[in-house]
Amino acid sequence: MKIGELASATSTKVETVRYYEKIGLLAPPARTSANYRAYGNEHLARLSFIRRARDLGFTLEAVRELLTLSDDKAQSCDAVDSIARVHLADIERKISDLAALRAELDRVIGSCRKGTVEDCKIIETLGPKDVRA
Amino acid sequence: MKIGELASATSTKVETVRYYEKIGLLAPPARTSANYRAYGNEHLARLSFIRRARDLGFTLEAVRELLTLSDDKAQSCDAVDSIARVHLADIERKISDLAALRAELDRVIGSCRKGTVEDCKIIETLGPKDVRA
DNA sequence: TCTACACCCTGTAGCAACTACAGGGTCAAG
DNA sequence: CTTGACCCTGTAGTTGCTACAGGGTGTAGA
Repeated sequence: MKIGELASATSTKVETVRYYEKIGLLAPPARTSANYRAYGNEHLARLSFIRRARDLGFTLEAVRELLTLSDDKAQSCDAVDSIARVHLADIERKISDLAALRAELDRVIGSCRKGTVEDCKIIETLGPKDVRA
Repeated sequence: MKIGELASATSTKVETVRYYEKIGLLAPPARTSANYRAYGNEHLARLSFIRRARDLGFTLEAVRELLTLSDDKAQSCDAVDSIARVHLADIERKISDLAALRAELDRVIGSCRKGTVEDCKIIETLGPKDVRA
């Protein structure tokens, strides 16, 4: 399989595949006589794994750990579970941060009276509390 | 006011203040004889504005626009409102993306039976659908 | 056979928004 | 007079790609 085929089979860009190889996430494949990368099914499986983990929002560092763990079939699943839970907690924190942000932004936008910038409540909100320059 | 004072007054790092100056977001202040940056209240106000907008999740590009708009007091507030609304939509999209992610991750984690990696449902979920390498 | 075109290669630079040095200078206190 | 906290410039690192530039390869049609 050439890089373009692998890429489209995994909805990845060709550059990204090469990038994963460069950072050691995807093993360097064999080369053809023309120096083209020749991938096998093991690469396809590996890259699919990476893509799915990325789609779930895992960082590349977490993906790297998950890949290492997944290679040791006899090992306990605890470490995997732990990585996933940490990631979940992270996502939950982000969601609540964004929810707070939305509430605040809702409030700010709601206060807009469509006048001039002079008495724009949005700009006013952004301005400093005490200092008026 | 020296840069350290300005920074701590706005909960910003010194490097970030210099960075904002470098990218033209914060006007270069006067210098002391020792070549130290000497800030006035107008800088404090400006940086406070930037920080608040950033805290609300506006990109630096959006902040730049908001600053330009806020300087033209006679102008209609529409453009400001529009920037804020686009940003709100963006936040809402992010929230729903993350909520979907959380649901999926919840499902994956819930399936963990605490066995070995061999039959770990999390790893299995990440693996490819059809291809087994 | 020529040539156009899609694909492949390497290597480097760019994006956002900072952060972290390295290698210096300045200033007030003890 | 020295210690330590601050200041300066400039550059490189972070994450996860993406986008060239400047080449080589392979195949299909005229």
